[in-house]
Amino acid sequence: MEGVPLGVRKGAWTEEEDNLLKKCIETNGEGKWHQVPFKAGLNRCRKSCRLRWLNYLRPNIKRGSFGVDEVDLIVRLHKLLGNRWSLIAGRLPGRTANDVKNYWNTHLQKKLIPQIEVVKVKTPRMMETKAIRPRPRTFSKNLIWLKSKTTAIANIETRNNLFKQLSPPLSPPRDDGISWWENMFVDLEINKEITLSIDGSNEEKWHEKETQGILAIGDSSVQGESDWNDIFIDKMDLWDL
DNA sequence: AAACCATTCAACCGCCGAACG
DNA sequence: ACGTTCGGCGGTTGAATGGTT
Repeated sequence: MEGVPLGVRKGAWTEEEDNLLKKCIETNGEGKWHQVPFKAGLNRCRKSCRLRWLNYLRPNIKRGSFGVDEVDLIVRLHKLLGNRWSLIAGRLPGRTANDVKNYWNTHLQKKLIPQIEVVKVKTPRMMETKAIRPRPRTFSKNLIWLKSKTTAIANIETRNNLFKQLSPPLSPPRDDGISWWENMFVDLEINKEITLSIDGSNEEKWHEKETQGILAIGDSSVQGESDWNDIFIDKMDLWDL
């Protein structure tokens, strides 16, 4: 267990504490959280300081209720990623992981879980939703496509050829911000088909590969103000090597 | 007006992986 | 190789607030 120094203040932050923390980070920048309480003259633990800054004091934090498009995005991303709140929040400018998590727990979970239950009763196994659970944060050095460039390129070429055979040309992306995601889900299904037809691997294997491939990239940009555009551009670049 | 209940959300806790000595 | 420290994450808690009886 990580030791929290005795006598450290807990609970709600006062305006004075907020000002001290803000000043400290404005002068010293983010990071080095273990030094922040000392530098700011705060009787708080590093985690408390970090959390207060990230969830409340940081500039450009959007407060207030979530918009329809934001909610839509949360639902879609949650379907894809599961409870990866920091990743989901990275797609919502000005929203924090804590905000998204709270919103999900208070507003969406109640609404969506009953629907999911109904769907489960009605539909067979093939319709089940599987959230991709990435092994987060870093690339694995053992990833095949990092180990062997030639193998990866060969696989991609095979995929591209099969892709042409299997699928009609995709309709051009619309700019409404939603269909973009719909297309992505479609792509995942197509990729799944292709992968299965290439090596005959089972569903679990596919999820494992897809998860490591896509989401290791996603997680690599989580720190700070992550930009998900980069993630998916990276992903596309990968397949277009 | 008061008591009770439900909801919201800021903050804490424990765990994990990376970095470093 | 191992132990320690740090940053970061998701799950959970509980105080504050709002609504209902």
